[in-house]
Amino acid sequence: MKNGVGVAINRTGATIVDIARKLGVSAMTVSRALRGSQEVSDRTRRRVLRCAEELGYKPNRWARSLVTRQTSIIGVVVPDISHSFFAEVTRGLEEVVSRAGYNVLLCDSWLDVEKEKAEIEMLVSSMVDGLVIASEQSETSPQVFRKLKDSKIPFVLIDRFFPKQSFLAVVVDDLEVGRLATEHLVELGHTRIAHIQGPPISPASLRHRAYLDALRRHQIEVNRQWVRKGRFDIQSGREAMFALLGTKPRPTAVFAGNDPMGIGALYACREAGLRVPADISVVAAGNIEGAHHPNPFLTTIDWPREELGRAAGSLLLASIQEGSDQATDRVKKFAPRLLVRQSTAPPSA
Amino acid sequence: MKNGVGVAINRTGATIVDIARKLGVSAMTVSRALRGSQEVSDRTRRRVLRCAEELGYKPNRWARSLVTRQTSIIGVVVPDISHSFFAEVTRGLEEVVSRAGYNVLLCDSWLDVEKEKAEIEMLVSSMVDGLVIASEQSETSPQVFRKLKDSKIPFVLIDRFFPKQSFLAVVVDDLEVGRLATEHLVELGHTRIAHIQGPPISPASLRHRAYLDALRRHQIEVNRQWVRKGRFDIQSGREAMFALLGTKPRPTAVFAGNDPMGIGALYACREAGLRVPADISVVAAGNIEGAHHPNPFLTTIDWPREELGRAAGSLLLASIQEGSDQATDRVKKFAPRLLVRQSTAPPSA
DNA sequence: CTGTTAGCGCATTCAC
DNA sequence: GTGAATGCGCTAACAG
Repeated sequence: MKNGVGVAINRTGATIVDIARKLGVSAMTVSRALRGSQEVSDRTRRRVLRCAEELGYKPNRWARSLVTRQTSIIGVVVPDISHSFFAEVTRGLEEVVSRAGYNVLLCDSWLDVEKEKAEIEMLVSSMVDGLVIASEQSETSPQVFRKLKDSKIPFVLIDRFFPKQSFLAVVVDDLEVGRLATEHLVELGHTRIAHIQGPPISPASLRHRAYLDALRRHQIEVNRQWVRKGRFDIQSGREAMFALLGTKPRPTAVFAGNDPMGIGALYACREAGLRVPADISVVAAGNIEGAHHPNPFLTTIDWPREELGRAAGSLLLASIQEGSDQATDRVKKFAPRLLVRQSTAPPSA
Repeated sequence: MKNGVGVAINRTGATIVDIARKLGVSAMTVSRALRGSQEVSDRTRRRVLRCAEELGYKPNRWARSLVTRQTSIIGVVVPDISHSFFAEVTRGLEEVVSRAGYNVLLCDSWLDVEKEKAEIEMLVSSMVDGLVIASEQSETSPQVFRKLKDSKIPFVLIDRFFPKQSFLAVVVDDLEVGRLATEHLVELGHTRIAHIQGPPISPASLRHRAYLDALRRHQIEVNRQWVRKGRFDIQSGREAMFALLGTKPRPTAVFAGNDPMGIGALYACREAGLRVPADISVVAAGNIEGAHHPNPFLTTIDWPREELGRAAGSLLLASIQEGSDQATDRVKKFAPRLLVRQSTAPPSA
């Protein structure tokens, strides 16, 4: 009963109409003033702002979205937010887009391509202004993204490269990752070098390809038995390592496609009674934060993560501002670096 | 020109009106059919569903929100999504709420209480259906949440306890955390036990209190010099440890309030030329995934994280369904457990 | 500089 | 079972 000007009760909050009535102006004027339009006199604007303050007015962003067709929301889809890589990327992304007035609607696909598709659809029909996706779709299945591109909603792929497609993307130079890891082992003097390969997404494939290239470049035997497939998790790394330990001759060094698989490999070695790096060397990739990091501390390849997220945010914002057509197709690639720790050494024999 | 029934061009997508016109029924009937209302004949419903499919109709959730006053969005505020604890909690949370048809709007406060306040306000004015918050507000400053409670928007606090308040919350039993850590050192035979305390949020305070309680219970000297304050990060843990190493006599064991500070403490020991655990023992809390985990591998206290997130989600959903008034004030508390690894041992002397 | 008209897409309320 | 009228809160387009 404080304000006797007829502000309706039982309302969620004050609206521009409430302010307009109280001030005896039109709703349109209030709307303009609130958005800082130049078409309003300073005096009116001040009155409006003051009244809004008093009434505790908060704009209803969804009502606004309904007419402007913009939501100020960025949809983000990751396979696993609890994986430190995606968590850090998301943080960098959130930093950049929130600074620009956008919010992040986060979806975790749990590595499930179908769930991922559903989430992308949901985000599109939620009219997000842009999308950032780390996809689990096989690199040979760019259909989802071709369709998405048709929808004209700007989107940026993270850590994924689709051959022959021109999507906006922010990636790590995975050929360099594979090269660094493999050549590190070569330089230590290894010649029996195995590889635990990841699932059919570009980081795994490119690292594998670089592994093969590096061996060939150094005229080292490529033994098919020494390439095993994993799923980028600890368990599959462990299994792959056991398989590798069963080959004859046995490799003296292993390049695991990512850190979890590298950790799994270390576990397998320990269980098999082998010392790392005395008996066998292991290098991985990702420099993930791993509580399960066993001893020895894993030699790995590192690359920036928050920085990668920020780059994705910037690229997306640029694409949104340019308008959906302009958006020059671009891929931003980050360089990895080798982190030599304790799981690699020259071959013993 | 495929459909000659006058579907407007230049539209974002088909609307219920489009479907209605095409079928010669009212928009209302379409709306009902789409939502599976029982008040529509089977035949009509089928026709509507089929037509919606053909037109690629997607409901506009914001238009719906405008009238239902529900958004199907859960706002989440964390101090640092790249911290594995919050990342894992968020994952568990997302799992539960997404299954119930909600989406997560994620905000990272970067440990900044002002940014946090702004984000909460933003989420409230975005009419989220509920909030989950891991706050950096000092435990003596529950004002933000008292206000939030007045707003009748259901919210759940994570990993934070505000004395004398009755907010919904999901927490770790931090007194038990402190007890486990301290008694582990006591049982190893230590009597000169130091503590590196965290910032003024409940996990830090409760662990500190439990540390004091445990010492008193075992009639061990409480030396004020042996309690130092940190900020829950590596750097402050390192500094605090240096300070502790400068005291005389020097403690033989340290309980670091969380893992980053514990890791910082290990760094300090190494830099000071001390061996852990031979010269000094370190126990921490959190079992974080830490790439920077130095050797020796940190003995710490562990607790469930995704599970904690799921509990927060369930609690929030229940609160949303009960209606804002009913919401019984409840706190769900999880038990921690000790993980003995390599950074603790009996005192050498 | 300000106001009027119209409508974004949907659901509530009440008729029939 | 179905429909018409009405409004959620806001802004675009145009008129003054």
